[in-house]
Amino acid sequence: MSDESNVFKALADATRRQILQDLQSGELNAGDIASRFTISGPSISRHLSILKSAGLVVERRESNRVIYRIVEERLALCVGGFLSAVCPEQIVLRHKRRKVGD
Amino acid sequence: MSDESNVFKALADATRRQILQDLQSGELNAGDIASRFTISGPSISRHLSILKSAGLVVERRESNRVIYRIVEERLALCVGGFLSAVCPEQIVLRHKRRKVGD
DNA sequence: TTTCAGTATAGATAATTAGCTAAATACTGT
DNA sequence: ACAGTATTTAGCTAATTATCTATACTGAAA
Repeated sequence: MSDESNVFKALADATRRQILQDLQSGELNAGDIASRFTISGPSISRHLSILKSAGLVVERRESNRVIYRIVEERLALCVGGFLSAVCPEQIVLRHKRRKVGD
Repeated sequence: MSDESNVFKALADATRRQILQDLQSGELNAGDIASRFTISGPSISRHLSILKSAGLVVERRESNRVIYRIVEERLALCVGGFLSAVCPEQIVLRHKRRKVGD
């Protein structure tokens, strides 16, 4: 399936969109994320893996926790790209300048 | 279901995203839209009704054709709104000024 | 009013999805 | 090695989705 479809499908679920919003203010581990919802841990884990394979989050392990971080550029480029193709009058992508060496 | 979820679910399908892109350059009737795809007319009709109930397109009948138009504001506000909540650094919503009486 | 073109709805089917519980895996510290 | 905590995977079910064909509806024109 197209890369873009993966992203939009990931965003089609309210729980996953909320996870992304929660991650906006900083990294969280899986348990912290799960505790913000009423659905089971395994279900949250599944949502996280969908977000991960869409490239919308990345994970790293720190001792026995798995810490998730949002990948804002991915969202901005993919969704923002679509948006500016479809309603160019109403949206502006502000491409972040990369520092040398990044 | 939430309004926002309806919009994102509508966008989760590649055919529907393509329909929106096709409509970006102007109105099209159902047949014109269907002829751009290989799937059956009824399937396109179904996709159009999903886009319609998400508020992403509006239709009007002109003699025996049904003409579809994209509702860009809806996309910009809903998707753009989410985007600017989740990656505010990377996106700018340019709110179109409404003319008096609009 | 019959016919035709354009669209939409109904009904069926196969595939996908979100959720659950139970079990497995990955680390840490003893 | 063992026990404990954190997280993921497996296996299941119920609900949703995309597609098809066949049928019905809408409006124009013969």
